[in-house]
Amino acid sequence: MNPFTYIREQVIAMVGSLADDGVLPAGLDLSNLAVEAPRDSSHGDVATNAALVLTKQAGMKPRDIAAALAERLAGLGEVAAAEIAGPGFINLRLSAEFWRARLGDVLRSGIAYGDSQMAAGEKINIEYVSANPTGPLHIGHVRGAVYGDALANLLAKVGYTVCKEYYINDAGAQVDVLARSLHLRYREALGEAIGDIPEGLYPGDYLVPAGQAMADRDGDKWLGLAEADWLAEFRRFAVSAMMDLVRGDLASLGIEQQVFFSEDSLHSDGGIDSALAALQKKDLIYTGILEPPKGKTPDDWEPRPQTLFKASQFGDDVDRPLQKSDGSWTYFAADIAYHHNKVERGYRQMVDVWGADHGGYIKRMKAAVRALSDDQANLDVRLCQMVRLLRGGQVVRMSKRAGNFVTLRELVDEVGRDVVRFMMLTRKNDAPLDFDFDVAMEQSKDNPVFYVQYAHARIRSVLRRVAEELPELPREPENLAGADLNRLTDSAEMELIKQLASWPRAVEIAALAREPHRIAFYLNELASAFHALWNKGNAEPQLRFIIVEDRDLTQARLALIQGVAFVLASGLAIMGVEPVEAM
RNA sequence: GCGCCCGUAGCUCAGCUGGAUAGAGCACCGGACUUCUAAUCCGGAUGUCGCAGGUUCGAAUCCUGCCGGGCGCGCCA
Repeated sequence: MNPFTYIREQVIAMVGSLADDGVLPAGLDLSNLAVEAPRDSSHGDVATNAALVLTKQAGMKPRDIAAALAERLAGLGEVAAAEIAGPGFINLRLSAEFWRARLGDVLRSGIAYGDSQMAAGEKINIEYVSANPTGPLHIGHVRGAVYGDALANLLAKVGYTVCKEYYINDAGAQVDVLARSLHLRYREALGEAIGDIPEGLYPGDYLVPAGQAMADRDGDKWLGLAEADWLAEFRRFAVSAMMDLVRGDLASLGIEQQVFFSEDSLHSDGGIDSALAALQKKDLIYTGILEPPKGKTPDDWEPRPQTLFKASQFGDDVDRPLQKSDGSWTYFAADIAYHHNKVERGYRQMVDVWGADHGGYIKRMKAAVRALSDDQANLDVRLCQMVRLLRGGQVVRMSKRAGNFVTLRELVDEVGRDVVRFMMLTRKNDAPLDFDFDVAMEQSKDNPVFYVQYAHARIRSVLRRVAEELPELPREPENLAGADLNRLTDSAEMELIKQLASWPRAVEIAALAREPHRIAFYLNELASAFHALWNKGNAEPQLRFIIVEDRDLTQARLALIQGVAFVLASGLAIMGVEPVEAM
């Protein structure tokens, strides 16, 4: 149960009953009525702005409404106290029994605690990574990969049926370059001395095994042929080899997408034609001449008639070209077809995760989706800002030219999957992030991964310990749910329970904002509250979890910490991080 | 020139889609260990929320205009 949602329902019911009794007018708009946790916990457990929201509609003073409402709310079994504060807030203190019952919810649900029906039955498509298939993934791809994957988990947690997708940019000139680079490696594998890799081809050794594989499969059958005769096959082979690399890289981060969609297939299977035909039918395509961008005209600018999409009718600044001067389709045309395909597969909710340098592309893509779906489908584009690597306090410099880009694999091999994933989620996606190797490897509270993991490990440690000291004490979650939770009375224990109870709300808020980093912040706070209680036990031995001479108390406290472990694991699961048993 | 993102404590950043006296961590000072893992915890102070208006019971949050920073701006993907 989400306590805030529950209390909100109660408040709304009470407003209804006041209306029935003629105290308030009927038919009030309650959509802005909020029930939230007050910033200052001394104000109570939950607060509502009901009286403030209704004052204008009801034509009454806020404090008068609050007085009437507070009186009724005080009659609820869950409510221990109702007070009016400030301009007309109603602060509610909920009963200890109500909170303890929430701990029971946690223990019965386990990892599934916090699952929500908010988006039950809705399909959503999320596309992320979509790196060009020209080599292994590097540091620049990691953030989008982790963010997209965690967001997918988060959306699934609130009930969406999620499809995780990767768009393979296997159509452009860069793939020809890749194919030629592979051809060179193929000749090399057949014993030819190729010397230095020529300018303009990909020099990376990751193509060496692919060249060897080509040679092993086909022998010398491609030697001595004109490029036109081998190019297509080398493109296919190279893209397939690179995508195997990419999938391996993603797997090292625990990422597995269901759909890998080929851009090239849109060219060859008529996907572009049918998408553009659909737009044509709506009269959204025409031939025209674009104005040069003001203030920054490219040197080689010349006015040219182009096939344009009327993006400006759907919120974009200008209409956008679909065809290059040589008659081939622009990247945008193919991307329209790709999103058309998603719409045709039934998606009304789509998320694209892009690097921040693609921000200028958002309006036209959203415009295209609106046009294609007659405004029935929504595309949400989330941008990921740059990651800066720090080592020894210094920025790790990288350049494509020098070929010293840190690969995803190197990063994962050095610090581990869980650390990479957690660290990438410690900032809002659209804020720049520093990834500090020194912090990532540190075993202290400065390292948030460590700090949260340590809390989980400590709990597991206590559970192992109690198995030795009180072997016959039932400690399975289902038994703990039946423990006498009334034995939990210390303020630090109650605080911890309240924090657990706010987990379902934290999940929903994070999902609405599509910001999985909020989960990381929540977990840090939960871990902090747990560590505090632990240390309180050091100072006051009667507060320790295991009290050998009081089995009921011990069981109640095991219930509490098992609840904490469940919620930690539940949050880590969204982030794609394994909870550890010991450290 | 235009569009998007950002500007919160000395530093790094949160801020629950408009709530009460704006919060954490780091750094600095002082405390807690024959511990269920001190790899932790407790206490101590700091703000023109970039600036100026507006919207309303109420603004860091929404709107407008400036200032400052990042990214992007036809035939790259």
